[in-house]
Amino acid sequence: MQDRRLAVLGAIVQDYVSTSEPVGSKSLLERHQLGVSAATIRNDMAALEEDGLIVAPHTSAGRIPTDAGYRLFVDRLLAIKPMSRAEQAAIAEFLAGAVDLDDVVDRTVRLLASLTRQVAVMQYPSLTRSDVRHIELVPVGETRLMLVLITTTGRVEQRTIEVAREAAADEDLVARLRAGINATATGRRLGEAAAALSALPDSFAPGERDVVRRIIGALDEALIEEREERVVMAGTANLARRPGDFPATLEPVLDALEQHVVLLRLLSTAEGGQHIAVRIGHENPVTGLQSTSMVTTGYGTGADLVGGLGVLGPTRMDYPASMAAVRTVAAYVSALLTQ
Amino acid sequence: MQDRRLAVLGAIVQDYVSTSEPVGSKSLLERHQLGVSAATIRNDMAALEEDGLIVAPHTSAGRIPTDAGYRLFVDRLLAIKPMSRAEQAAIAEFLAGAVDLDDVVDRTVRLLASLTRQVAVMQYPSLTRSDVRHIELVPVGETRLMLVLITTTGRVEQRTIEVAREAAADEDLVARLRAGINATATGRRLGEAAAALSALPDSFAPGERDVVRRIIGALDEALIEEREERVVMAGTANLARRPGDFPATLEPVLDALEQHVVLLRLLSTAEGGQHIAVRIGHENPVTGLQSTSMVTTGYGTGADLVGGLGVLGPTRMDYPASMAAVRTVAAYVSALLTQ
DNA sequence: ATTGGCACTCGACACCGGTGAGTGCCAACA
DNA sequence: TGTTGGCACTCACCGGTGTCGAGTGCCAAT
Repeated sequence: MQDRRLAVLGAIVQDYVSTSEPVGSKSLLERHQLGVSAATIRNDMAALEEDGLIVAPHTSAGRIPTDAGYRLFVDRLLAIKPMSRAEQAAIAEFLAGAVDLDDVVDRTVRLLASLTRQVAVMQYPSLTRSDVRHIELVPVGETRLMLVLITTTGRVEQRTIEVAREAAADEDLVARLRAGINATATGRRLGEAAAALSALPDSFAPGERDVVRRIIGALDEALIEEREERVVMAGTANLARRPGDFPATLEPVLDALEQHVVLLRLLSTAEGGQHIAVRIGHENPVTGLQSTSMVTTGYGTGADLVGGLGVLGPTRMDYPASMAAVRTVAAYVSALLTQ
Repeated sequence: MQDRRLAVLGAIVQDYVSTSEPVGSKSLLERHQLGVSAATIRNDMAALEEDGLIVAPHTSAGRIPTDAGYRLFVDRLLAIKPMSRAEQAAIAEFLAGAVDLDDVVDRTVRLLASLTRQVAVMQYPSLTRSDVRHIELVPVGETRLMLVLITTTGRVEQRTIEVAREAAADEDLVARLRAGINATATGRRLGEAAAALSALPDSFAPGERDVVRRIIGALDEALIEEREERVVMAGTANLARRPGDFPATLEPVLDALEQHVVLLRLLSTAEGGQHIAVRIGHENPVTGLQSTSMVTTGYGTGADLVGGLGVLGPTRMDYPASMAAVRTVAAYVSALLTQ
């Protein structure tokens, strides 16, 4: 009995996702083999409405799922359909063509957007959770040093530092500094590297310490500053594809998507290995996104998660398909970055 | 006489831009001092319609400008209103806070979007039109060299190259290569640098030439490849602000905006120093953007143009204001990059 | 607990007539 | 020849009305 009610909810979600029309007892009967009559279904629907899982947009219309209805659907009766061999092969092939990290990220979001026909977002590998591969120090111009930071995930960050004329020209000092920094930082997690480097100035001659401190300071910024977290997006046109998807205007949605900080917060809470997080409608803390759902997960190198990726669409989305796509793509991206 | 017709066209454009409603002879009379009667205006409007400058969306409605009408308006009777001191100061201050090139670009588009309440786009300083400031060569891992290219506009591009184990470990070779490359390339336009570098392998020992050639090849790619042109955008939410602005759906517009290659082509034709290019509706070669207008111009360092920037909005946009904002912002960005 | 039946609700759609903004045309005038 | 007032006409918009039908809730029977 309770089982059948769940089945009815599932059928409603399915039909509503595919037709975008409120679904009534009769059409439900036609499209599914539920083995009972329309009246019974009506009773079940009344009960589901009582429980706040579905609502009728107006008196003489069918029902549509509420956020809570989708939530129950996702939690209790959703089986992520694995993607076909052919799809997996296509994904792998497309991603394998990437030439550098920028390209990986770019291809990933475009791929995810076209697979799900929704908005795809991906966080760049987080600096704070990457390891230092190499740090380079290059004099540019007469009074500037350029700091180039390369992580094991392939990210490259650079920063220019104003220094005294003598310091930039002092090749020996720069070389010693470069060697010192790399000896200390290479192979470490960026946060640790920043901490370890704070002791470095002491190993230099008193007259040099000032310059060294400034450079370490700039490096600290690059190593730990939140500002450098980046997010990339594709498929915003998909938001406008079905006009009825969003109440009146999609301005608030586009607005929220432009606030990269907000997106990052949403992505960074999408942690936990294989786990795929689903945030449905009002479960979303961001005002402009409360008519949307997000399906996100983490990706990383080996066992370490270094960032999040996912898709965003109307609450009426195909959750099983979205979750499958997100999971599969995340797995391939992780594999690619691990190499 | 012909003068008055132009004045009538101007008044129609102005009213339509501010009210978004077709404008009729009577309301025109109320809002402007044209010094003639409604009947006269009607005659003029009939003539303007004859000339294809305005159309009536339906029989008993006012007229709205056609693309050709806007074009005439922009060409013949538009005076770009200079921005106020206060606005200029605000622009300068906001841009001056940028810490690096990424930040400059980011701030510029956000500023332009909020000034004009439209979509702002900006091309990164074009690699092919920048000068080489420095090229660095860094061994990373055991079989890879990382190439870092720094331009006078502040762009930093990097690329990793797989090389033979011996080459990556041969510090002396790498150092000579670095010196050779910089001696040849520094200070030159990137295109010239690529050409000049092609002779470099000859100055190395025969056994080394192979590695050198590979590295020069990768550098060539970085120096001249179109792929590396980038474009940044902000304010897409502004497209959805006034629902009537776009026919039915703005999907094609968002779609076109995601095709960065397309945008780049549009921006790169926006050349000619102080000149501000306006592309109105169907003048636009891109299908999805034929219900929009673009106002673009170039920016650069000193006399050299290195990229384009501009805004995009509905054909019914405030051209004088947009052009003023684009011109002013471009000037400040150029000044900033020239330092 | 399930089912068939039935009365009821109410949005969607079509139709209708009044209203008014706006037009085109014309005859008169400077 | 260009300008003006007048006038008849058009037609989108708006509110009201009526019909249709999908969908519901309830009830009595099984």
